[in-house]
This record gives sequence, structure tokens and C-alpha cells, in this order.
Amino acid sequence: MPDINLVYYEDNRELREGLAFLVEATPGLKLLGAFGNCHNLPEEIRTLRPDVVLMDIDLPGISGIEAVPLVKAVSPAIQVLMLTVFDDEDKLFQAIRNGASGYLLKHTSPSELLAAIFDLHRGGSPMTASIARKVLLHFQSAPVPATQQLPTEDYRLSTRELDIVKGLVAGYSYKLIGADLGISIDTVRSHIRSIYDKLQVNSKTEAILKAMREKLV
Amino acid sequence: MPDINLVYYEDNRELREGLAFLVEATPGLKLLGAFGNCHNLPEEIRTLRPDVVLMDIDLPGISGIEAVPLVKAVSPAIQVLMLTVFDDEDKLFQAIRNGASGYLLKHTSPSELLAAIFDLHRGGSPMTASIARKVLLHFQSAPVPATQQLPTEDYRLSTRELDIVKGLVAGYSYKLIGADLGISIDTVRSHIRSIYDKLQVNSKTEAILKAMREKLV
DNA sequence: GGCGGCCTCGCATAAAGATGCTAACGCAGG
DNA sequence: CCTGCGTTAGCATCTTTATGCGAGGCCGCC
Repeated sequence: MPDINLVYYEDNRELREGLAFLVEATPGLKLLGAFGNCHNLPEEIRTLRPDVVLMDIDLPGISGIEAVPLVKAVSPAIQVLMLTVFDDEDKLFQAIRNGASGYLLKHTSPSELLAAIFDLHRGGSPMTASIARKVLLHFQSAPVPATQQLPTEDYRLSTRELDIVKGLVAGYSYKLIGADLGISIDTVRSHIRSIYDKLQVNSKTEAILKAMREKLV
Repeated sequence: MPDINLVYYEDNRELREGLAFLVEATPGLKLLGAFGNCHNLPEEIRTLRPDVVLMDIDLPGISGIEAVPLVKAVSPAIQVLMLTVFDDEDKLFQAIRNGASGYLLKHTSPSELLAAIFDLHRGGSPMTASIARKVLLHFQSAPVPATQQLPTEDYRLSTRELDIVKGLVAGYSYKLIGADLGISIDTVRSHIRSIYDKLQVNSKTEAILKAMREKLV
């Protein structure tokens, strides 16, 4: 099996060099590059073509979290392992949503870090147990996973009324909606009336918000 | 620190005895009981009062998955670690939803298992990397905000301007916003001006939509 | 055939919003 | 000290929305 090719983003020079040393001493791993920021990330990733990217979260300029989608944009197959000193919940979930595949706290021992890299490359998602707990809790509390099926009350809007609502949600004025649908502004008003009636609102704003929240459009 | 008290449910006698041996040989752990099925689980848990329950998934009669809520019913503080040979996705998520805090494949080495028990007791959620990957994938695909984490451009709205935007997004009229913030409607207008300027829009609707989409509020 | 819902259009008025111009006050920074 | 920005405020004017009242055409249904 060929070596696992790594790229490392970390603004702290000592850590960067420490890991470089660690990786170079480990058979099966190859560090293609280590950088202090993500400003040239797309080019770096494109030219180096790593298998795994180690990403510090708190980078100056473009944060590690923002960098994840950039990596994934070059190639979704590249696995990103987040490294951080803080187990900030928000950042954790942002990183996960952005496509990170692993999440380790920096107090992780070198041997665990190395194991994590191999795990990651094997298709696993190594994470610190405390991180994993947070993820599980989200699963248990929030009904995030299954398709958030709110009853989506049926307001019985006609197709034309839905056209109008779409226009509203698109941010159009009555005039524009009318032009768009080829009807007069007064007709638009007319439809708006019945829409308000059915949605039980009395302003454009409320209608839009309700339509969006209940995903009528 | 007192020992971590364990109870183990596993129908395979060899495994049961193997783990009993392993635990007994480990300082800091104490096995209070090991059972081949969950038929008397509530009583067993109530009387033994373990800190951690190790639970095989494929048990005859009441499955390990069904058993998790029973354990949690006795005391939600008890941590449940699932052990299984199969990494069946459905079972995994059922177990998580039922309140399991950790999830290991049985090919896990004894030392990792022991580490997992300590992790669990410390508040972590040990899981095999491949299991963790499944969990993360659910996070990435399922959630509604899966659209994309656009860089959330910084429009440099002042705090007051954000107050106003919140009001808009809440569906309030200028009058209401003014009343809410204790300022005159003309001041609201004034802020609205600069908000439109910064957001590059020119209607309430556009501002609201932009604010919502870019989650400025 | 008549009833009701939907789509169309119009006029009118009142309320809300958009925008131009102006201006006072305080506070931070050059 | 002067400048810039945020916050406050007022006035004027035009546009957009909200709503009341009315009306004709089309279609499906009892």
C-alpha cells in the first residue's frame, strides 16, 4: 500500500514542525506540505493532491472551518481531520456540516493522532470521545436526522396563489409579480388578499415568513 | 476515585467470562454482574446500580437496543456502551436514539475496550472510527441547513442596526420596532437606510430575505 | 341551472415603507 | 482639535402595500 499523503494547516510553527517530525518518522505517512494559513489552499491542494488534510481550526484569515469546503471543492475524496484546542460545540458542528471527517482535540497523544490518520484513511471518523458525546447528544435531543416532518399545515392555496407566494418569497414587488405572471397589479392584490386570508396574516412580511417557515414554497 | 461499577449483558458465555476476567484484572473497574439476557434487567439494574452498562446488541428476547431505554429508565445517569459484531446502520441509530452513549465493534482490542469504559465514565462517547463516520454522514446529509455554509459575508452592521434587522425578521412594522426599542419611527427609518445601504438592497423584503439567508440574525 | 371557487380586473383610500435632505450629540482615533 | 461613525430625530414626498367594494368569465358539481 502506498503512503498516505498529508497536508497540514497550522499557524503555530512549533506544532507544525513537531508534527512534520512525527509524520516523517512514521512509515506509511508522507507530509507533502505544511502551511500557516489557508490563503493559497486551493492551489496547494490542487497541486499536492493529498489524501488527508490536517486542519487547525483557529487559523488567521480563513479559518479552518471555512477551509474545509475549499478542500472538498478540489476533491471530495480528500479527508479532513480537524485539530483544535477548544471543544467549542458550534465550531464542531460547523466543521462537520462543512464536511470534516474527523475531529480531535490537540491534547491527543502523538500515537493516537497517527492512529487517527490511518483510521481516517481507512474510512473511519476518529474523534475524541468527548467530541463524540456532543455529536450523539445532538442526535438524541434534536430530531435532526430524520426528515424534519413538521405537519406542514395545509393552507389550501390555489396554484395561482402559490405563484404569487413564490414571487413574494423571491422578493418581488406586486408590480414585478404582475409583470412576471402577465397579470395586472390589481389582480396581484386580489390574490394577495385571499392569500392573507388563508395564511391568517396581514402583511407581506408575515406572509413571506410564514411561507418560508412552513416551506409552502 | 472509586471503582467504576459495571454490569454486562451478553448471551455468549465465552465472551461473558472473557470480559469478566479482563475487568477483574483491571484496577478501577468492578463487575457487579453479567447476564445472558435482559429479562430481569430493571431489577438487576435497580439493585446493582452500576455506573456503566455494557450491552450486546443481539440478545435473545429483549434486544440490546430495546434494553437501553430500560436502563435509562432506572437512572439516566447510567452510561450504556453498545457492543456488536455488525455495524448495521439502522441498529446503530436506534441505539443512539434510545440513549446509548458509546458504540464499539467487538473486534475492538481489550485495551481499547477498557479505555472506552473509562472514556465513557468520564463523559466521552467512545466509538469505533467506522461507526463515527456513519454518524457524521448522517449529520452532513440530513440536516436542512445542508445547503452550504457560505462564508457569511460581513456586512458590518452596527449593534443597533442588527436590532432593527431582528425586528424586521420578526415581522414587525417600523412602528412596532420603534416602540420595541424605545426610539422614534424616524430613527427606525434612518437605521433602515444604512442597513439597506450595507446590505445592498432596497426593500424591506429583500433585506429580510438576505438577512435570513446569510443568517445575519 | 344555480352555487361556489378560482382567476381576472378596476377604483379608492388609508397605512406603511422608501428616500432625499438636514442636524444634533457623543465617542474613538488620527 | 477635527473627523468619522453611530445613534438619535424631524420633515417632505413618492411608491408600495393593505383593504374595502364591486364585477365579469370559466369550470365543476349537485
